Order: sequence, then C-alpha cells, then structure tokens
Amino acid sequence: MSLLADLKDSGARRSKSARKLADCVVADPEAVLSMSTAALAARVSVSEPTVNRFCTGLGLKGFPDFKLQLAAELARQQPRVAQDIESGDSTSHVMAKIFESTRASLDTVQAALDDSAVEQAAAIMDGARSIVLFGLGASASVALDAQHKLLRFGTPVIADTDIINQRMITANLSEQDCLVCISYTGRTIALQEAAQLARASGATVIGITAPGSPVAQHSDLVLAVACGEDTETYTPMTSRLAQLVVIDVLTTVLALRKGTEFTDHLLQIKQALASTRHKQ
Amino acid sequence: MSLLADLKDSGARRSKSARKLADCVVADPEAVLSMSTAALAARVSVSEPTVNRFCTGLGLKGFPDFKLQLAAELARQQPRVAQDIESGDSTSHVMAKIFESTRASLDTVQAALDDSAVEQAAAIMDGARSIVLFGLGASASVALDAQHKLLRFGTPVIADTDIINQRMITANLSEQDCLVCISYTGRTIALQEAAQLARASGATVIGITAPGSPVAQHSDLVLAVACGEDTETYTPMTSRLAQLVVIDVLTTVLALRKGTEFTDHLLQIKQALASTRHKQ
DNA sequence: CATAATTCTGTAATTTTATTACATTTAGGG
DNA sequence: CCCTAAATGTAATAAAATTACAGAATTATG
Repeated sequence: MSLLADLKDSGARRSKSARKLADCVVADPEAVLSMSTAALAARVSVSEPTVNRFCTGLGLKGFPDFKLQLAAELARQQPRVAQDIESGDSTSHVMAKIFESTRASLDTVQAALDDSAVEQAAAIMDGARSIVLFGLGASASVALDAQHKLLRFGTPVIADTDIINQRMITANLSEQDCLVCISYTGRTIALQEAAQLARASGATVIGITAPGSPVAQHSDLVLAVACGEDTETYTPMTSRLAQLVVIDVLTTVLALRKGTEFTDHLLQIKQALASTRHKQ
Repeated sequence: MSLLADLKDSGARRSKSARKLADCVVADPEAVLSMSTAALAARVSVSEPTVNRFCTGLGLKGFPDFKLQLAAELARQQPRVAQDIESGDSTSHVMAKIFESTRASLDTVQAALDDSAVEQAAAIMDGARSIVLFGLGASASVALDAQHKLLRFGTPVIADTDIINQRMITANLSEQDCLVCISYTGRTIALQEAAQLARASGATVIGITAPGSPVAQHSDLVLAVACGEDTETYTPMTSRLAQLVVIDVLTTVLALRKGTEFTDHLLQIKQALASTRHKQ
C-alpha cells in the first residue's frame, strides 16, 4: 500500500504524536527528505525516539528506510512533463519526448476524470436500447474505436463520422437511446447541433469533451477530457489518446456491470473472427 | 541529469575506486539502497571515506543523499505493471488500474521500438508520391487516425478499411507509393494479401505489426509493436494505443524532416477548419 | 470514580553510521 | 627518475539513529 496515502488516511488509529508526524510529512514530504530524526522531532515537538517508533510502526526498518520509501514514492507520483520537440532533436530524442509527453497527458486525464461521472455514463449505456457515437476529425477515429469495443456487448452500436448521416441518425433517436459525442475542443458546430437535436428528441447525451464547452452544455453528462491545447507545432496530438483511455475505462466499467452475460458474447465473437486469421 | 546513466557512462573520467563503485551500483542498485558506507566499501574493497568522496564528487551531499537520489530514480524507471481487473473492483479502482496498465504498455512499446526503423520509415514516407494506410478491426481506427495526421503534410493520403476497396487501391500502386499495413496480431489474412500484392506491384510496404508475423514477412520495413496478447477478459485493449503512439512518433519525425515547407500547410489547414468551430 | 493495565512518550545511554583531518600511496608529466 | 598532484587509506570525530528504561498519559474495568 502506498505510504503517503496511508499517512493521509485520517481514519487510521494513531497516537497523538504519530498524528502530528503524519500531518507534517503529508504537508511537505519533500522537506522531510532532507531532515534528520532530530530535525523532524524538533519540527513537531516530539522526541527523537518517537520519530523512530513512528517509522517502525509503519512496518519499516527505521527513519532512513522511511526516507528512502518516501523518496521513491514522490518520484513515482511526480507528474511527467510534456516536452516540446525542437527541430534539432535526434530521432531517439524525439521518441523519448513523445513517450514522455504521452505519459504526461495520461496523468492529466487521470486527474481530471471523475469516478461518479464514469459510473453514471456506464449506467446510462447499460440501460440504453442503442448507443450512437459521433466524432469528427481526430475524434472520428475515436468514435470508431469505441464502436469496435462496444460491439462486444450485444447492444446495437452505430458510429458515424459523416455529418449528413449523423443528422439522419439523430432524427431517429428516442428516449431509450444514448448518444455519445466525442470532441476534444467541444466547439465543433456540427456536433453541438447533433447533441442539441438528440436531446430534443429525448435521447440521453453523453459528452466526452472539454467541460464548459458548447458540446458539454448540450450534454446530459460530461466526461471531462481536459488537457491543454496542442499549441506547439511538433507536439504529438495527445487529445485522442486521452479520449481513448476514457473509452477504455467506460467499456471496462460497462463490462463489469454486464457481468457474465457478456462473457458468452465474447466467445461468439472470437469464433466469428477465427477464420479471418492465420492459424499461427 | 540521470544518476544511473551517469554512472553507466564509461567515457566519464573516473579514478580506479570510483569506477569500482560505479560498476557496483550499476550492477545492483537495489542492493546498494540497504547498505551503509561501510558495507558498500567492504563490497568493493575500498575505504569508507572513498565511498563518501564518490558521492560528494557526484555533486551530492553525501552517502545518504546518494541513496535517496538512487531510490527516486529507481522508482521512476521501474516499469509499470499491467494489473488485471477483477469483477469486485470499484470504479475508481478500475480507473486506476486501466491508467496504470496503459502506462505499462507504453513502457513495453517504447522498449521495443527501434530508432533506425522509425527513421527509415519516415524517409520512405517522405519520398513517397502517395501514402496508403490499411487496417481492419481495432486497427481500422488507427489507420484513420494516421490519415488524419498525415493529411497535414500535403502528400496524398488514403486510408481505407474496406477489403474490397483495399484490393482496388492496391492494384493501382506503383514503385513510388508507400503502403502502411497496421495490424496488431499481423495474422489478418486480408491484410497480408494486400501487403503481398502491393509489393508485387513495386510499392514499398511498411508494417506496423508484430515482428515475425505473416504481415511482417510481407513488409519491406517493420515497426515492431509487440505487447502481450490481451488475454484477460477485462484487460483494456492496449494494442491500439501502442499503435497510435507509433503513429505519433512517425508523423513527428516526418514533420521534422519536412521542416519549414510544412509549417505553411499547417496555417492553411487551420484557416480551413476555423469556420467549423464556435469562436469561443 | 478510582485504580489497574496498557500504551505512549521522553531522557539518557549506546551503537551505528557518516564525515573530517591528516598521512601515505599512486599515477602522470617533465 | 624525480616532482607534483591527485587519489586512497587510517584514525579520529562528529552526527545520526536506535535501544533501554523510567515516567506520564490514556484506556479499560471493577
């Protein structure tokens, strides 16, 4: 279990000094790394052995070990930084930066994504008669990907990336249907109109988009995917990765809701695909 | 600068004992974390002060500080582990696991992706008269995404996910064209045939696929995307994320090759898109 | 409400660990 | 081959962490 999370846990049974120590560490973990037992003891007005007992009480070998664990944990949770790519960079350099920036955007999305919104979205999709997915531009491929994943659940799924088709599909929606609008900026006019129309016809609209955007405003439920704009010329487009992970989360939570009924579907699908593949 | 990379650097000017110490740390960094100066000194047969001087020589405060830095670095580079999702998991738990697994698959892809292959692929695409992208199933959305990104370069790009269309397109390829085949397993028969036909007509085939697979065997150049099969029921499909990052890398390297000529294109594209969006 | 039992905390002593000071050796340059 | 400078080791010192024990606080129980 994670050290800092453990210390933050206010429910844990802890003595008065242990509490003081935990609070101090949580308040400024970095600072603790450069302290000795004596320094930390003085900081929270306890004796040195108390600091040591605090560490051993946590299941560690002692104060130095505690600092080591803390350093490791801080390093681990330290958010990655998106790195701008410059024209002089070597290929391996570029690769490293792209991977790092991708990780950074994962961090951002993870921080912004709300559990309960995901849960609600899964509930809506679980109850829906059919699921429709719209996306344009970079989000078009995300919509198709989502369709591919949702096909495994048995519920009818339509993904379309043609605004004329989208209009036609929207016109046929009813209260039992669910429309998922995918847009990074949330400012695509065609998509916002689709959301508006769908809602007018009673369908539930889920937006995978920037919170507060026009598309978000016309959605019943928003899954916030907010990373910074892709301003730099050479920045990889992290937006669709973010959206895809959200799709992953959504479909997995949905799969768990569906439970066993869905495992059978999977088997059928695997058999249907078998003949399209080389044996080995 | 990174500590371990620094120590690995055999070019660095270093005294005999410093070299011994560096080697020992590089050989088993974890072990060093639980050693005292005395223990480490004994291990490499040097005196305790030498160990200390080694640390200060690295610009650190002393041996404890060295251990702290080392612990932090090990934590940072320790590969993430894909975590299986179980039916009892809470939504927030599921989310955390998916993000962690996604990071893990990024690690895998990064380790497997070869610089020089990327460079060659970029060179081929840079010189191509037109670029054609094929993918089926989960890789279909990846092909479309790649198309979306490559459209920024001015070179004609076709992405198709229909096997009949793919046949027709393949028939028209010539020596100056480049076909990119995207397949996670590399065992999709239709795609392997497309690669075969394209090569017969003289086009250069780049495979973004599993090394050694049928599709790879019919490719002129392979960008290896090998992560383990998605066996577990609830495992998110990390394959397409891996492929997408490879696309990111490829297009970015391509952008750098194209240099300034391509910045103008970007401006034109931005203007073309402006009217499809809400102002704010 | 008192008192016993237990847990927590601090003082002081001890041990371990890291660092400094200085002497010696070793390696490189003329 | 000698001189210089850097590198290493020995011994001493300082710092830090841990242990042992005793007193205080808290909790449970009659």
